[in-house]
Amino acid sequence: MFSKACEYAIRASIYIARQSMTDKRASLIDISQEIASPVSFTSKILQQLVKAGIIYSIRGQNGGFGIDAAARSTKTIANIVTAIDGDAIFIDCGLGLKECSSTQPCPIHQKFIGIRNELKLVLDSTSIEEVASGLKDGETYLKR
Amino acid sequence: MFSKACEYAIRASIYIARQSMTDKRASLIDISQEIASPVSFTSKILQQLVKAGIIYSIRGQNGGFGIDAAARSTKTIANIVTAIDGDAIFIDCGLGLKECSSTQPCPIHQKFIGIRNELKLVLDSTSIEEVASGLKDGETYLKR
DNA sequence: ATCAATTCGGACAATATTATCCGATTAAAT
DNA sequence: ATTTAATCGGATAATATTGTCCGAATTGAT
Ligand code: SF4
Ligand code: SF4
Repeated sequence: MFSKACEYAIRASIYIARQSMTDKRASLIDISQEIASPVSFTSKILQQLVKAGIIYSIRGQNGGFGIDAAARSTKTIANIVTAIDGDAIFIDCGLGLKECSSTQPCPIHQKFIGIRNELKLVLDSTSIEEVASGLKDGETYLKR
Repeated sequence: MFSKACEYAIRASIYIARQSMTDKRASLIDISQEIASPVSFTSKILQQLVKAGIIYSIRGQNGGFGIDAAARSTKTIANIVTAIDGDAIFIDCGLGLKECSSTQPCPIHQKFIGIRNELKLVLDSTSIEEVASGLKDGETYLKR
């Protein structure tokens, strides 16, 4: 459904949020350890998230990554997905047919659009904080 | 959502079905022309569909591909997806988190499982024939 | 029997995605 | 100032996906 990069981005964001909630900063090493992802690749992805304004980074000693309280509650899983994978999954026809023409749609168009919209709705309405605080003692859930 | 190969497979199956419904056989050249896909790549995909028992092929002059009436009505879009992409999309957690544990699920588990199940339901309950016959004069819908 | 039209199968090539490496930069601690 | 711990950014490599090529096999038509 999502790219590997996007999955790492989601997992990393959740871990970083959990750390930030207790004012701890997350280092790249910690993050890739906790979410079971390749270190250098994760680095690139975190940079993208920083550029997208979803997380922040601080360089130098005692640096690391964090998500401030505002971003935790306003940024959603959908924001992460869009930042990494773009919005194709929210827009493209799943069947790979020609772009949706609502004037003469294919037979399963209504069902399909329904699923796509529901997916968007769920990801749009799920803040990073919501997922992070719901995962009580479950860091292991962030691994594969 | 699906791989390119899978999208071609779906489009090709629909076109072949439409041809078979009027007892015409579809050649590789015709198919890739009609669904706007690379010829040789499409060839590989059609071979997979043949092996999966979704379409049949006949070699030699006046050969080509077809889908018999039984397969048209019993084989579903889900069958095509599974044949080409496997069933990861029906099974894996979309967030890329650890495999779903219903004992201690993540906060959005219920919503997510709902979407996944609905997707499976739709694709499972949509026969190739249903889509093919719904696309009346819309071959162009099979292109990109 | 030969030819032409077709699928099949294997090897190969191009591209995209995933992943690694390393020097540059930044900032705190000593 | 120097050292140390960290992110940043660019080049490179490995792998997966997508796409091409071509000869072999099959079948119908001449
Ligand atoms: S009409 Fe059918 S093929 Fe087109 S976007 Fe909608 S579901 Fe996809
Ligand atoms: S519990 Fe959450 S993370 Fe796990 S499979 Fe369900 S939706 Fe995905």
